[in-house]
Amino acid sequence: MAFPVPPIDEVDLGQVFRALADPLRRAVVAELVADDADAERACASFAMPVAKSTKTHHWRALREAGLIVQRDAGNGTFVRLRRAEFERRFPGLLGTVARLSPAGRVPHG
Amino acid sequence: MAFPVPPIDEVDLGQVFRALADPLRRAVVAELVADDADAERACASFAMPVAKSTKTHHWRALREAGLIVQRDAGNGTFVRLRRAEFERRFPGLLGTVARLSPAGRVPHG
DNA sequence: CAAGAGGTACGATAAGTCTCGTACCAGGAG
DNA sequence: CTCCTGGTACGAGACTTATCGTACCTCTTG
Repeated sequence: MAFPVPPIDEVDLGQVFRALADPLRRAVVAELVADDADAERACASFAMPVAKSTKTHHWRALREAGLIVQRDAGNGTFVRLRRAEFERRFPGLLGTVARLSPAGRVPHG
Repeated sequence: MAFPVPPIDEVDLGQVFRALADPLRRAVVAELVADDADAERACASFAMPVAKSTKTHHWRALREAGLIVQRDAGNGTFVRLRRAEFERRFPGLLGTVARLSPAGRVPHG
C-alpha cells in the first residue's frame, strides 16, 4: 500500500541534490513546497510531459532520495512531501529550492 | 591564463545541483564559502584523496557549473568562489549548502 | 641541467541516469 | 464483461559521470 522510504536520518544530501538536478523533479518539489498544507496530492495532478514509465522513474527518484512519501490507492497513486522531517534534517533546503525554482509550469518538453 | 567560465546568467540550476551532488565537490564549496574573504586559494590546498586527473575533472565540473573561477599561474592553479555573482543569481543557495555540509574535512575515501 | 610538484589532455572502464516501448495489473464507468 | 485511466516492472538504447593511468607541460629548486 505504501511505498518504502528511507529513514530520514539515512537520507543522503548527495542523493537529494541529484534528485533536485532534474528540472522536472525540481518543478514537482517546488510545487509541493508551495502548497500550504501537507495534504496528499494525486501523482496524476502533476503535468509531466514524459512517458508513463518515465514518470514512475522520477517518482521513485524523489522517493528514494527521501523527499516524498507515496501511497498506492489501487487506482491512483498519492504523494506527500516529507516537509517537517526534511526541514529538521536539512534546515532551509526546501525553502531555498522552492524560492529558486518557482513552481508555475513544467518546462516545455 | 584564466579558464573560461559561463556568464552568470547562463548558469543552470540543474548543473549546479549536479555539481553539488558529489561529496568531494560539496566539501570544497563549503570550505570556500566558509572562508571569510574572497581571496584566491591554491587548488593544491584542498585535501582531495583522488588521482591528479580526477582532481582536474572535479575542478572543471565546479567551473563549468559556474561556481568558481580558476586561474592558471604556470606552476600552481588558483581558485576563487564566484560568491557575489552567485548570490545575486541564486540567493541563499551557497549559504544553505555551507550550512548543510559543514566544511571540516573531506570524506575519508 | 635534472628532479619534483602541480596540473592538463586523452583514452579506457565501470557505473549510473534518462528516456522509451511493451507487457501487465488494479479500480471505476459504460 | 469491456474499456479506459493510472500505475508498475522489465529491458533496451543513448548519454553522462567518476575514476584511473599514461603522457606531457610549466615552473621552481637543488
